[in-house]
Order: sequence, then structure tokens, then C-alpha cells
Amino acid sequence: MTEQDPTRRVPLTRETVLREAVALADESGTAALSMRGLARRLGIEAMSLYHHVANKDAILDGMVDAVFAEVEAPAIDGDWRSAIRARCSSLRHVLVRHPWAVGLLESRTSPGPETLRHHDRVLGCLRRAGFTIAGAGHAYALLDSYVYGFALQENAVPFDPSGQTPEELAALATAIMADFPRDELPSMAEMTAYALRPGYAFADEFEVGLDVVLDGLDAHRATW
Amino acid sequence: MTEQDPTRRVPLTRETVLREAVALADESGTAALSMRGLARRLGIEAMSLYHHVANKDAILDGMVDAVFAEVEAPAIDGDWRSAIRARCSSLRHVLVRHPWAVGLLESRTSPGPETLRHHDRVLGCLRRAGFTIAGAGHAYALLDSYVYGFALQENAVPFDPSGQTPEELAALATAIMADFPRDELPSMAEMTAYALRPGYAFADEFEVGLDVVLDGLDAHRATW
DNA sequence: ACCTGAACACCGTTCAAGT
DNA sequence: ACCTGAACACCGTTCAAGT
Repeated sequence: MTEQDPTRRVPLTRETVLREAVALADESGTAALSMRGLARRLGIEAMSLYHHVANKDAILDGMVDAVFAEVEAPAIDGDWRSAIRARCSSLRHVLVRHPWAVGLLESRTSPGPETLRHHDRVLGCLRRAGFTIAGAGHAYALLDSYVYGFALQENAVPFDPSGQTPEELAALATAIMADFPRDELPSMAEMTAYALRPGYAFADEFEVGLDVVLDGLDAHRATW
Repeated sequence: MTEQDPTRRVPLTRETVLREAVALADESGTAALSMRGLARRLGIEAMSLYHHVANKDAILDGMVDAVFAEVEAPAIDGDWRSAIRARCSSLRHVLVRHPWAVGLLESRTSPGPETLRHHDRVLGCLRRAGFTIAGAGHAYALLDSYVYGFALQENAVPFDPSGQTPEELAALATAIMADFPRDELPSMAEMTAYALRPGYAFADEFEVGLDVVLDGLDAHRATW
């Protein structure tokens, strides 16, 4: 935030505060997101923030809502399966782009307007697809559990396999397997060796699991 | 931690520190888990903790591993489906009993011994059930994504419907629905009304979704 | 209306000093 | 070996004061 004309600076708004809070968390993690640090980034003193948001909790609420605003709503035309697939894929990408978001969901209890709006679009898509209210409840719980949980695990993967050369991956694999108790943990050893091979990427598991979930939902669409 | 004999107190260990850290987070949340607060609970000064753990991060790592130690490993005899079902149910209960745990998973990168051991038992169960390594990878990613995500959502539900009388629930329902933009969010309004009825509990959705996942895995067991 | 300096009650962690 | 007091560089937030 460099300011060209310090005497006539653009007035601070709630939207600017939230946008920079998201950017700061993206770049430096949620631990670096302090009122003082955010203020510094905005070229302002920490106490000025309290004129635009009630407190830090309100910033976290606003950040989660801003994240939901980025998620593609399901298309209203076309088949429900590809519409829901696209929105789940979009949700996952958003949660990986903002790795702090899924951890924040746990503590936020009052959903914002963008969050409510998004939920409404997804539920509407499921209802139009033929799910009963109860069925839409089952489907939504299953779908979002899967996407949230997958993003949680994906963010916890310690390294990015696509960003490494095959040689680096092989070196990492032997390093990890070296002090690995193969006889005590045979299945883990097997899986670790498998997952460290050049062709494997945890991210690819997403589509596999999502297909299983969508197939299951399709089978229950009429019976639920 | 009341001390009967202050002159001959039981020496502090890493295990005691972790046990009390888990208890403190359970009772007061992760925000209340400070080195000073934990020390106070142990009747000690904050700096003494650094003799038993490297730093606060090591405590968080140890807490996550302690949580995994509580999860029931799948049975080795009997069919894989009920074994995996029981372990997923156990994992969910543990994550609800320790609501801070699922939020911590995101930031922990190096799994502890109990965590590795548990993963090994689950993978072994899947391999014995006939899944290939690739298939076990698909299955495990899907299963844990579902359970983690479900626990995440369950912990975020703002109220416990089972702890309320039908009258309280009805009052809450009308209060929420009163300032709800029905025309803007018709599907959300419909679902909210449905979910606030006396018979509904979000927790019940767990078994429904788990069945869909297990059915899907069973269908792919031979083909993956 | 919008911003800020000083202050309060907290943090995690280091380090030298105690027993 | 185990514990601690003082100190450092941080937190979120309040409040009275500035423009």
C-alpha cells in the first residue's frame, strides 16, 4: 500500500481492511495477522482499524465471508451432477488458495451474507435436481464434509510434489524411508513409498473421491 | 493440580504437560492455551515448561498425537466394512470431544508416533480387504476427508439441539426465521426451518454419509 | 468523522541465575 | 537436573485526546 499523495489519501473502508487482511493471511499465514501488522500494511495505526470493524473477530468473520464470495455458485442450467462437481472443485481451489480459511471455519458461528447466498444456490440446485429437503440435507452434509476435509488434508501435506524434480523427490523418499520403522509400520512404509513416486500427487485424489460421492448421491436421489 | 506436599512434589514430565494441555484446551478452547496459563494450571512458572518441551509448537504436535492415540484402531478380524465404520465413528467422536484438534491438523506437518501407528493399522485393514495400494490411497483420502470435514462442520454448529426442549427449539426457529430474507434465500429458509424441527440433529447425518462412502468403496474394491 | 498516543493486561521465548 | 526472575519484543483493546 504505497500512498502517492499522503495529504489526500483515499479513505479507509471496511472492504479495504478485509481485502488486505485476506492478502496478509495468504502471504504470511494467520499467525502474522495481527491488528498492528494489518495496520502497518495499510499505512495506518492499529487503533484506526476499530473505526471500520468492531474487533479482530469481526475481521475473521468478514474474511471467511469474502472467501465464500469467491466460490463459483452451481450453474442453474445443465445437469446437476456437473454443476455440483464444478462448484465443489471451485470450493476446493478457493480453500487451497486461502489455506487459513478452512481452519477458521471451525470457530466462526454466524455466517455472513455471501456465505448464506452461496448455500442457498447450492441447496436450490440440489432441490431442482429432485432431492427432497431431507435428501438435500444428506447430500450437502456429505459434499461439504468431503471438500472441507480434503482441503484440510491437502493443506497439511508437507511438500508440493509438482514443484520438485524427480531427483529431488527420490532423494526425499530415501531420506524419509531411511529412519522409517518398516517392520513396525509395514503398510505406512508401503504407502509412503507409493506416494513419493514421481507420478503421485495427493491433489489428484480429489476427483476420484468426488466421483464416488456423486455416484452415491445419484443413486439415492430418488429414494431419500 | 492441588499439591498435597509442596516440598516433595511429583516431578513434571512431558506426559503430564501434554495431558494438562489437552484438558485445558478441552475446557477453555485453544485461545486460552498459553504457556503461562498452562503453567499456572500445573502450579509452576511458564519458563519451567521449556525443560520438558522444546516450545509451544512441540506441545501442539504432542496434543495432536495424543488425540490420535484415543482413536480406536480397526479390528483385525471380522469384515473390513464394519471395522472401518467403527474406526471412522471413533475418529469422529474423538474430534468432537476435542473440538480444537481438527483445526490444529491444518498446521501440523510432522506426524507423531501414535499418528503413524494409527494410519498403519487403517491402511493394513484396507489392504487385507483387497484394496490395491492405489485403491487404499483413494479409500483413505476419501474416508478421512469425510470424517475430518464432518467433524469440522459439527463443531461449527452454533447450538446443540439435543440439549434444548422442543419449546426452546421452536422459539429459536421463529427468532432465526424472523429476520431471514425468505424471498432472497428461499432454499436456505426451507432448509433452516427443516433443520430446526425437533426431530433433526446434524450429528445424525454422519451415518448417512458414511454409508454412501462405504458403499462406494465396496463397489470399487476390485476395480481400483 | 476519522485518526492516534499512551496505557493496560496479556503473549512466547531467551538468558543468566538460583537450588 | 530442575526450576525461576527479569527482560525483550510482541499481542488485542480502551480511552481520552487530537484534527
